[in-house]
Amino acid sequence: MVLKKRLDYGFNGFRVPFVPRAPRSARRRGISRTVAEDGQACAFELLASLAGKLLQESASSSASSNASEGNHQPAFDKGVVEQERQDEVKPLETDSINPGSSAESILFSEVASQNTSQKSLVQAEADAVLERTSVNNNFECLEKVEPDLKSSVCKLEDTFGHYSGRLAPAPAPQDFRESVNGNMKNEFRQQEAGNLGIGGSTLAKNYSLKDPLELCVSSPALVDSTSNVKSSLLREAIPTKSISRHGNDSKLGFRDDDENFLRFNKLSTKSKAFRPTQQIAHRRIRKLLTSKYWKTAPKLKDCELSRSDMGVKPLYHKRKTCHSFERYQHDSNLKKRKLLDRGSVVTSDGGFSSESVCNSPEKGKDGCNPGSSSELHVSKDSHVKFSIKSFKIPELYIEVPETATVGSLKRTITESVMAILGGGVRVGVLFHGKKVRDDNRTLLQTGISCKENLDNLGFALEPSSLQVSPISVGDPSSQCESSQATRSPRTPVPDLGVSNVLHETSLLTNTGNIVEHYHESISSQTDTIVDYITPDSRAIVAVPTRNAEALAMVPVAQKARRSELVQRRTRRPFSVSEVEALVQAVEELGTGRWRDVKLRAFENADHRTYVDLKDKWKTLVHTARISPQQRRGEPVPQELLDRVLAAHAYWSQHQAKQQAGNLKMIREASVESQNAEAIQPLAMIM
DNA sequence: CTTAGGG
DNA sequence: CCCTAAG
Repeated sequence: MVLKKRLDYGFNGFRVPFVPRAPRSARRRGISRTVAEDGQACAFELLASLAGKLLQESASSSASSNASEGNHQPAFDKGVVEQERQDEVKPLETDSINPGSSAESILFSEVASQNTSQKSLVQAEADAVLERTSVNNNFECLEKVEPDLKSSVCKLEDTFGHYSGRLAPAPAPQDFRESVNGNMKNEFRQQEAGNLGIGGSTLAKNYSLKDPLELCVSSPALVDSTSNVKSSLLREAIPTKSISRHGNDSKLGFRDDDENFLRFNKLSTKSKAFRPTQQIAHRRIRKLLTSKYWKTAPKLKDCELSRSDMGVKPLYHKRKTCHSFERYQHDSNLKKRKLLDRGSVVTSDGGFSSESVCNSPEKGKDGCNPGSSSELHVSKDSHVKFSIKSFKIPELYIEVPETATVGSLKRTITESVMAILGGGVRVGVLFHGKKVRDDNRTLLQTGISCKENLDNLGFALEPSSLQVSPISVGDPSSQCESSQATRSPRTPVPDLGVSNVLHETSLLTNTGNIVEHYHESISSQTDTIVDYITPDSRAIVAVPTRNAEALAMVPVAQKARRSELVQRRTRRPFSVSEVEALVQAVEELGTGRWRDVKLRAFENADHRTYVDLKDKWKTLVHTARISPQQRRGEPVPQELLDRVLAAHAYWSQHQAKQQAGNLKMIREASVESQNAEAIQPLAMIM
């Protein structure tokens, strides 16, 4: 797996230069922006990879540690990079100059590591570091930057452990952690060496950066064309200071633990060209995000960090900065979504391709044969024996602003993975590059005989279709060991490519929980195999095969059960302070400028949209009008309610009179108001 | 995207 | 809070 940084075309984005926002009317909207086309990327690649690695690791023997030092392929696989480039479809628009239009994305690509053959069950247990995998190269880099990265890994461990359990006994958490840590060390060392090494390879050069982060996230291909930005990028990569969120007078730095992530999902300034679709996509995505299926993901609290980092920045700047990534991501999702909407199947370029694996350095060693590492054992009793070293995992795209903290990045990744896992994963069987759909066929019938070269046999993790009715998804909470209490349904996960999932018709029709799916996929398809997947040959060998079928467009009946995926956002009653801020803002801005109100008083409260504010105002007015006995929830000070009434009355008239505001009106409002004081602010702004 | 309103 | 029509 590779953690690379994908920059937008022209890479001009992250650091959105501060551009004072012009009056709305003058604001130019719909500026086309460049959008990385990750629509084709399959987010589940990572997932699969992780799981695969896990499985693989669990089977790897002591060779594990050795392998990590010697055979481990460089994190930055050329092949992967190349493929990556291919994935990057042309931007829909060319506006690389548009500030803030780009965002960085970190993507994971699987680089199958195929070491070994000697497996010691015992060691396997200990080494079952699913993470070594996905996390290894990627996280280790981060680790260098942020030691506590491990915590994230641990979460992953748990999750994976859980999953690994499906194929084979999952190592005890302890073991996981230990081996994870151990591997991290080794691998990092190794990788670092490799990166800094003289290796005349472009890769080596490109990655011989000092900053680990940069090291990890830069993609050679991209770096070349954006070398000029590199330095700045580096600088920005790690926020240096943290300013109080309350820096701005009237702004409230509401906490937003549950929906911090929203920051990364929410879209704000989007290309006009995408507007319609985006909205839809966003909505859908949000629905997905709010889906209860993601509840198991851990909470994220990075918002505060990023928020504080931007605290000093001008209002608009901040806003833009905060959302550039979101938009970016959204755009990506949009694309993915678009394809789906079109009734197409979107799959990672390498979704079922063996290329990424083939291109891996190790591949070269093994002869670049995807299945070279898989072992086929023909037993006397005509059993097909083989080991699966890893699953092909859909790519997972993650985008975070440069200003995001490493911690937030970690959390993002963690959450993404967790969520994906929580969403359910299934295993698909590919034979000769073709997906074997008929679960009832015997291996023999399918052609998977003991005589067959298992190189032709491949497995791929398939996301449990989110489009499927909830019932078929199973309860994620049971999948993940998320100890998190109630977590916000708004996780970015889906955004990370869930929509990118390869929707297979058959998947959509399947029912039953993940576990069942799992069994169906494996058991029924290869009941013989099942017997051998366990104990000593738990490892899953990545035998990715180009699956034309998978890449083909397949109609998706996703619209159907969509509604069932929708879940309301978590309710977040307004606190008195929030109400006060709202009232204050409305008094000054009126009731028809919610966006401004939001910006003015809730800039940092990402979970409060202007619509929310508008709605709140609506209820406040109502509340103010009803008797105190009828009011519910946290009592709002009468004083505030009076102001609400006054402001409401005032602005109602003001609006009606069309800019006719004057002293006379103020007086009128004053009269209407039961509380003359409430008019003060109004008068001030007149 | 924002507003404005109904649900 | 959600959803949408409108702008």
